[in-house]
Amino acid sequence: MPRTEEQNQQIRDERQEQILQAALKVFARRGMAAAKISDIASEAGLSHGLVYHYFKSKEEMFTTLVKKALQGSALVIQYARQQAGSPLQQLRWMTQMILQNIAGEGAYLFLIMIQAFTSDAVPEEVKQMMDDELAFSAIKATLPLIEAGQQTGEILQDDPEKLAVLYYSLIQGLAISKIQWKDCPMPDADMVLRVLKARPES
Amino acid sequence: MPRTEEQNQQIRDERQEQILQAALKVFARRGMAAAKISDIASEAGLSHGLVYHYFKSKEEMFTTLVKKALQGSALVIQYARQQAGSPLQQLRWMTQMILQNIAGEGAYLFLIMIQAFTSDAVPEEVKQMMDDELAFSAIKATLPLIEAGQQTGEILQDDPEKLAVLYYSLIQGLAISKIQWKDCPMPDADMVLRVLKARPES
DNA sequence: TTTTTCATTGACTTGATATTCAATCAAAAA
DNA sequence: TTTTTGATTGAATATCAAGTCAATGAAAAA
Repeated sequence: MPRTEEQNQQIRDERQEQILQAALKVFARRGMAAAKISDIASEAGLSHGLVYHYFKSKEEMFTTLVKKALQGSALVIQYARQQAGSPLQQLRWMTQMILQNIAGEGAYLFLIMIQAFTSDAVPEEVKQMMDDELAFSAIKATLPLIEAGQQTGEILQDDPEKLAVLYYSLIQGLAISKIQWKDCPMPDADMVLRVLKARPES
Repeated sequence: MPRTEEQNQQIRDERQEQILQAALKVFARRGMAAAKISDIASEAGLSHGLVYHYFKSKEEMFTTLVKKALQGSALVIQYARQQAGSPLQQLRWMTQMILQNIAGEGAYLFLIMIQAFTSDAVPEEVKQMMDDELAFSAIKATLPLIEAGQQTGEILQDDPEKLAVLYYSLIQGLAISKIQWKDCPMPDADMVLRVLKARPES
């Protein structure tokens, strides 16, 4: 008779991913509010009706992307803390991962996160997530790393929270710069870490 | 008979400013596309009809704000270059001005600029401005300052453009952080300038 | 008090887009 | 080839907000 359940599942997985990728680009470029379902559909190369076969609403799509971004950032920090080496070396590894990410398609996810953080025009569920502990989990999760680095003297003696804000501000800012100016000269990890290091070489 | 032309002019000036201030807040919080005229009107405490008495459209309002922001940033750089002292001292002065601005209402203007730079859902005229030389005028205008600082050895020997990107990324990032987290610990100017300095005094 | 001139209001029109759903299509097994 | 199932489509609907405009209000001079 028709396709097996297995085949259908595969089609569905592919379509869902295809739609999410398209939504990511469109949301990043136009913002959640200005993004039209028809934009997303045509970016994905299918009809707008099909989008609703896979997602309940525009809000659900956006929320899904925010969750993915949050998971991703949590993962990077987790891996960083599993790396061998001093706290500063772990931070360097993490920074390299992030910069590499920003250089590619990853910058879109940063824009989504920035929208989630700064815009009121975002689904209620996203606002909730941003208010909850999740919101600053990246900063919070990085604090132990910074504090450990201060112990070893590799990192500047200053309020760790302030340092974390400085660090993530720079990262976010770089993601934005990368998007506004495709060929902007990007710094390397050690350049970024100058805001944290006790005694930058050079 | 009725009011003098002078009186009317004053009323008009006040209203226009009042509406622009309201629009600034609403645009910053919700984004140009999601901002409703009725939001702006009620934020300003007047009817939506009146908004159209003063501005042709939502787009015109947004464009006006972007122009203001561009003028403002050009001014700060100009003033900085007129300050007494070494290039680094001029940069410090400029950074202090900017940080002070971000701490107050100024952060809203940064969000507007970020939207102007990164979003497609923006009036055509704004896109034009961003493409034209204006776009990176802040970076371009800062290059001479950085190069002069490299001459004196105060500033890191590296691609000046890369350094400028680093610096403005950090500034933009801080503006965002300030908005997402009202009480986030903010660094001082010297902390920010660590990304540029040849030898940070730790 | 009356008159004139604008600022101001809000009901109304218009256009756009999110969302729904009945109809169609396509693959595979019989 | 026929049948079945679920993916896929796009016309139709509902909603919502931008922008218009005729009517109102308020101040000041006569």
